[in-house]
Amino acid sequence: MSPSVQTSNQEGRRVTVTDVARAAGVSRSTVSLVLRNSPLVKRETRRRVEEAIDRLGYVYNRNAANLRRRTSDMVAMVINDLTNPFFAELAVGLEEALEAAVYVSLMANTGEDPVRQRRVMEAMREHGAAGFILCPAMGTETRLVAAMRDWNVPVIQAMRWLPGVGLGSVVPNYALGMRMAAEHLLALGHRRIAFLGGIEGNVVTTERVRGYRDALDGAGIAPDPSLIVPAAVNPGGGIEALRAALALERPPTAALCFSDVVAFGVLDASAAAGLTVGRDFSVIGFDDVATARHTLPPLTTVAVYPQELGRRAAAALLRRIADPSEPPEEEILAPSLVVRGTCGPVPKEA
Amino acid sequence: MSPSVQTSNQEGRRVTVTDVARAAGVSRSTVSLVLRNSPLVKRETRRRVEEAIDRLGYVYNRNAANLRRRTSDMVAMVINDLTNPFFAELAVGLEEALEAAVYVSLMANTGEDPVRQRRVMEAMREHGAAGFILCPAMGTETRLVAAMRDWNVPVIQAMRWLPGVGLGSVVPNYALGMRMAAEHLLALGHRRIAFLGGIEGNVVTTERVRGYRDALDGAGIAPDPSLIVPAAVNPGGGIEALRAALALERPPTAALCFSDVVAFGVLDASAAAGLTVGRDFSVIGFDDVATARHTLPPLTTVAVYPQELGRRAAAALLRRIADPSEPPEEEILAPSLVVRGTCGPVPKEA
DNA sequence: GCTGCATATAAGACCGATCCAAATAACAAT
DNA sequence: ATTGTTATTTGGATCGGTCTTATATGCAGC
Repeated sequence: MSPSVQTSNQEGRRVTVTDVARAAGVSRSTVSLVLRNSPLVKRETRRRVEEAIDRLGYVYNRNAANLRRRTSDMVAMVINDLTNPFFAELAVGLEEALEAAVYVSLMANTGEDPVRQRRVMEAMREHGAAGFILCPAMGTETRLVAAMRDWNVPVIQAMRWLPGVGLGSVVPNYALGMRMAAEHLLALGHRRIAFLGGIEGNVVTTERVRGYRDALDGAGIAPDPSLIVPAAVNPGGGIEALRAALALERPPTAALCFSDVVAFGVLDASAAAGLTVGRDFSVIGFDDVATARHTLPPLTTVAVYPQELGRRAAAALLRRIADPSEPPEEEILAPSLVVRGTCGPVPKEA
Repeated sequence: MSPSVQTSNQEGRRVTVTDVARAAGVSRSTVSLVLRNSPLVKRETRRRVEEAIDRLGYVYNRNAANLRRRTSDMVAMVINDLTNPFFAELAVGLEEALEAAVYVSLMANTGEDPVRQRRVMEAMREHGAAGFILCPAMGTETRLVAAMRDWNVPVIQAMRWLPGVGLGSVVPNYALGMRMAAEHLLALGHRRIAFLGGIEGNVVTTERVRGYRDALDGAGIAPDPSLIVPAAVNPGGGIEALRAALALERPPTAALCFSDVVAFGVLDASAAAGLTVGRDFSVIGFDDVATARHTLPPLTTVAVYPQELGRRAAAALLRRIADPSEPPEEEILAPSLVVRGTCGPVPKEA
């Protein structure tokens, strides 16, 4: 870029195609053709126009172009909680795929607030977003879905979803993941397995608990409701939940945690209770966040690859944008169990 | 929202002010006035227009309005690495403040890639972003700054900055933070203090090392270059760095870590080396990420409040947008030392 | 009834691009 | 030179709003 670029014409206004046209001695139409790399323009003319563009420091106005073309190259990402590394990774995957497809991302963090969620979605709609990636806030009313359908714009739900819906979605198979984790513990001989953390009523919790129940069921073990201890999804919740579980008449020998962050609390609380994790007590997390491999001992957990999921969700949205008539897809990605050091066989005398 | 909203007129096109005007029996101008809540329109007329808006399911087109008004309500956030919770929190603070000010956020994650950074910034510029929040990728050429100045659009650098620059910035006082941490160790009697992790040449590393050196200087301790061990900014880097430091002829009794994630590795490696952290060896992190309070023992660290910093950066940008003639500000926020359990007095025989 | 002055609404250009149809240039063939 | 064809270029309407400048209406005062 030369040091003498202008960026605004003599009247102090933005440089436009008209200015470029005048400078290059051609019409606006020709400049427009050059901008879009049309093969129609003669080589010499293109050169002159490009020279003028450089000299004047012209900047293409995508909004104006989108207005005229009735198109949009903006996608809306509505994320419940970027503070959670898990969703941050999702966002990274999304943005990466969108950027690669030459879309620009409008991003909003709702902080699990449905009111704010509604507000930002409306703003993004008014900006003409070509589609939405939605990670719905807890407590989102199902009315929103109906509204979205009226909006007549492609939506893909990622990671989470609103119950009973026809919008597209790309989500992990939470139930399967938890079942795999539970089966791992069952194979090690555990029979009293607790489920710690998660918020009752929440879809994701429901799914994970379902996987846990299915596994016990498959092993012919009668479910014990007292072993399911809902708690806040953070280390504090894990600490509380483990205390509650250990206080039971017949305490568990292993715990499936709603998520890794809950597991972190469970690890701390286990140590505090004098239990050596991996020997006296077994723990499995969920998510496989970056720090999971650095706990002591390293956390056995279920990986769901949020970044990859983000890329897939973006791809699904782009497909819907390209062809809105296709029915929405529901993509369910298989998780995998990552065995590290927090599980062991049932202790002899327990 | 009624179940019979249209969102597109009879020709299948977007509903516009013209459609609303026709339906309400008024002119486009009047509809426009209603949309902007002008006191000029008569109560009864406003009612009729609003009724038509509802009935037709009209959606305001902010891009068209911005085009005509030569304004923009979009702000560009260019973040180096959202995968890092520290920067994710920054993004959350930024977005929150921008949303509150009725701006919409264009977001891009550069993944520390200057080429991608350049590309997304150009795209955002073409979209007419009113301003930029930049968290520059490592290896950003200083030429970018010169270019940004030519772009003639407000920029605030957050958390990181390019050396020797006149763009605005809102950053933590890294040097002060590290000095406070070092002085804490000095007060506990430590004399051989290592600085672990960080990448040489990087501004942030330079600043943190400077704070460390200043503290030693103030205590009259001659610097020992072998105690400064650069390493990757992740737990693995911490593990390596601590091993290297402990292998020295006269090993340190305490370590300042470039960041919390480095400290996590250092904690693991300490335990592996048979050292009880807080008694045999002292460790201090930097950043105060959410998990810092859940290590064993809980990590003493320096808090820089990224979310609050994000809000301040957004505020600074909005001020510049409101009045671009004001010279750019350089805001430097004071960090604070959070004392938890990883530091103790110098062990007797060391 | 007429003037004066608000109050309320409307007409038409305009923001910065693209689209379409039509005009012109270039060049070969007659 | 004339015509036909193809290769380039252009004028002017248009996207969906807002702006500026009129115009219509209402009502007080004379």
